[in-house]
Amino acid sequence: MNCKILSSEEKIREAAKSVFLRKGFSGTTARDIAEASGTNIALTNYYFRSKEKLFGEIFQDLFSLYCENTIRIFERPVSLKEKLMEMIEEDYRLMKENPNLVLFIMNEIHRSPDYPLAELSKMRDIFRHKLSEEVRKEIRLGRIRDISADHIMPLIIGSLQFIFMCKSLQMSVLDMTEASFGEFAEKHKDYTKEMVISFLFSPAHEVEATGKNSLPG
Amino acid sequence: MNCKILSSEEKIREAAKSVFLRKGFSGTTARDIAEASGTNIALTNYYFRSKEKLFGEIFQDLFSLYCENTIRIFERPVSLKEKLMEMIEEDYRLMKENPNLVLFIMNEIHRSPDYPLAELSKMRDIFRHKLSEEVRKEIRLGRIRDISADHIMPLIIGSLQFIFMCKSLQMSVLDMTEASFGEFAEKHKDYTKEMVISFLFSPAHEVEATGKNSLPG
DNA sequence: AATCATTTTAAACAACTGTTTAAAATTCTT
DNA sequence: AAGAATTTTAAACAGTTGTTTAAAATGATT
Repeated sequence: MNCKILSSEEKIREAAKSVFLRKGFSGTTARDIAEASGTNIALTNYYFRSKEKLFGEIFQDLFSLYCENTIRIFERPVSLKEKLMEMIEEDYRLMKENPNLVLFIMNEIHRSPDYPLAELSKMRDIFRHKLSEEVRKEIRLGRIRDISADHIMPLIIGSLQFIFMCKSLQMSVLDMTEASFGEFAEKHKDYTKEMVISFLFSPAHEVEATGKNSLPG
Repeated sequence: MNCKILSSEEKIREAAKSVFLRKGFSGTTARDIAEASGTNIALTNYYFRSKEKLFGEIFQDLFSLYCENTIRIFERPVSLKEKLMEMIEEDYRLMKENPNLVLFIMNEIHRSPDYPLAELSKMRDIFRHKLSEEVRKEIRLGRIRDISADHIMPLIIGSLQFIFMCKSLQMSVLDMTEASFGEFAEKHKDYTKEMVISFLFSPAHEVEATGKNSLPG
């Protein structure tokens, strides 16, 4: 596929990325990486000093990949609705290519929550300010139901990312092959879009907007 | 809280459950369990023969716990709508009490997908037959939008279970405390219920039901 | 109280972990 | 082609891993 001549450093990095994604940090041994890269154990530490350092680089990259869509899309000057729909499409494409990216990331952040990640501040800014402001404006204009901005992203990407995190169980319970899971995921993406539209943008909310918020608490 | 006199076997099992839930199988050492239980390493193997056997028992229990709600609720003779709403409520309660149950289970099933689990066949039956039949009936009666049964559960529980799987990241990005995450989760549960109702049960689908299915593919 | 089985412990075990060493092979520079 | 710098390797390192051993402590039975 790609250029076939890779430096040892690149071979190790790619192999490590693949193994870490599959088995996580604590499930992966230095020898796993050496074997997968076709090199030996010492070379890993020659280039990356330690397993932890190598993991750190890769985790950074993969977290960037995870945030990429969000950051790019929310910088574009299009309507909120377009942004959300594009988020779903792009998120779907990302997970199709990296089926266990989300499970891996959530796991590792759970394992060490204080890991310093470059994109965190940018993500914070998007969620706490940009998106929040945009949502308030749309609500004011009556184009969207009354909803706290914090809940929008989980509602939108949650249901889609969820089926990839549950992929193994899902496939087992519904007797799926890789192919049929692929079809399932694409359909689910479309359902998710429909659901989000019907919930957030359906004119039904305008009725409620005149009365009280229908949420308890 | 509970009765304070536990046998060593119970102390070890409870400690192991707690540590496994937090750090997963490969992140947990026999010495972690010994320390957490206030006993020593040899006693773990005296009662459970091996780390893997101990983990097996606990994983079975926790997977049962995860399936419990679904199995119980889908045996009740109430309407589909009531079942789905109760699913969300019960699922929320379960995750409130075991915040990293889902992440743990998905992880371990991902690590060894062929693990023999007692509830799998029951879950298969529910999803592939009972729920499927019920959904078809509701669609025929025009009480629910036209949707494949396989997608209903992920749509319903996905968005809620998702925020617990992403808890660490969520808390970090939105600068949450445990308390504010709790509030957030409860609100999200309510949003999820609203969204599901508006998507599945809103009378809007009756318009579409006369025409073609709006889903591409 | 003596004998038994059961439970607990400290210490050791071999296998595996991440890492380092020092020598060999290779590439680059002159 | 000779020498220097870089890359690769095999072997070993100390520390940790899951597991076992064998002796001690405890409890039950007679």
